Amino acid sequence: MTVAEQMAIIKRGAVEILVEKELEEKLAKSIETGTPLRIKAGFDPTAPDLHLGHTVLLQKLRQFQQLGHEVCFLIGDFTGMIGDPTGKSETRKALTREDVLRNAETYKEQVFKILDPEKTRVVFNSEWLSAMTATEMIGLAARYTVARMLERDDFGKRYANQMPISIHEFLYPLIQGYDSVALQADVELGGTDQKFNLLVGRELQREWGQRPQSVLTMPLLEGLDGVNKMSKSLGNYIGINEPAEEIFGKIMSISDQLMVRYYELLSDLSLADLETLKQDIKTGAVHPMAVKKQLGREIVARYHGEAAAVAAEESFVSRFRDNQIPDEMPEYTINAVADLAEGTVPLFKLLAMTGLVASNGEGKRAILQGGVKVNGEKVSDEFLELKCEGTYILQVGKRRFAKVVNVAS
RNA sequence: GGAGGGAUUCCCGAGUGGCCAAAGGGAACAGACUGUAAAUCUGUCGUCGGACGACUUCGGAGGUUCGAAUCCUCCUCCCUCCA
Repeated sequence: MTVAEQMAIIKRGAVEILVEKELEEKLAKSIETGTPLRIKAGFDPTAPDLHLGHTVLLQKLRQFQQLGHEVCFLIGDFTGMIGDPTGKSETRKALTREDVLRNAETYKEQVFKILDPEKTRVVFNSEWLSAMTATEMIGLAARYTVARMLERDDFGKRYANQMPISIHEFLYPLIQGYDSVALQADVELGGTDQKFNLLVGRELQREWGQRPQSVLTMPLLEGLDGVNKMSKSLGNYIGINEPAEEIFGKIMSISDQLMVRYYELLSDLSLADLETLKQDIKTGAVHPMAVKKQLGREIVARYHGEAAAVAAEESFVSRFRDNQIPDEMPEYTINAVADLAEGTVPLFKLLAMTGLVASNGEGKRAILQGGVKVNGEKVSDEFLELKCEGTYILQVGKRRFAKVVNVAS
């Protein structure tokens, strides 16, 4: 593949490539010598649950692999054990060696749903960082100045606003940059929030007499709310290990605007096809919902296979368009004698017992608001008593279901 | 080492002795409208078996008071400034 062809693939979805010309030169040389480029991307070992936000970067890495390059999947175990400078200054509990290794395993399991294991080198930065002496560490720190550190946007702002910045936060970009030196990376990928750190890598490599890595930044994927970046702590994420129906449902719940964004960052659809799709939505040639379903299928298929994707869509349609009760739901068994003194049980209590609502009071409120159905029938009496016999299908809102089986013994 | 500011219910944030289960906003949840869209509107949003009432909550532990998120003492943690 020619340099131009490779560049076209590489550039898709990327926010910035620094410096483009350098990357082209590297690609040319790679073709000429038959040596793959070494692509680096670092990951924090603290959060082993990958979500679609992570996959934006991973898919870009995969594209590099498909172009024949070598990916260095760096697990920042050393840095993870220290804590990272998110600015939130929430002290993270230190991870033990065992934690890190276990997380790394979970990582691999998920990452290789996207990356090609054959072309991936998994490395831990503790490998070279643990061996560093204090002298070397200070030597590293001496290569950078405070003024340059303050160029980083969040540092600068915090400093200006008299917010605290810990010293180790300054060390963080240096260490990350040093990783690039240790790996002799040709290219490093990261989210746009990583730009500064990635550039420090360039500086340090130059200091160590290496050719500075090219830097490619990818956009941060917005979460389900469409505002904040996708993150586990905000709860606005779609995990790649979630059940097919869950992923499909979550995708269907995003706004049309966000859907376009997800297409751009997550879909394998060619740019030309995507453009057509956008036009068709605009002119009304296709229904936005149909387009969204297509996206849902594509994503579900990626992690669960084609069959699961089709099934997820069918289940979704029957559940929400046709208002069918889902086939599978959590089941609870109530022992009439042990759990309930009387022959009946108040519905609100049953709701709380099954975990559909958090408390009895919330159960009553939900009933009062018309959000509760028993066996498909809407309930309006908040003090409704149910007999302890047979089976009940309970529903709160549109998506929470539970089946209660009474055991009268 | 010195001086000052702060810790409130999921988050932000009001509240300086009773009218405080605690304003307002956000998030969340339910309903209407829909395409489970989004936006909008309405309602709910500490717990307790029934709208009374009781209990728990305002960093922690004590205390003052008929009564404390509010006052006092000690403690913990965070921040800022000066050096």
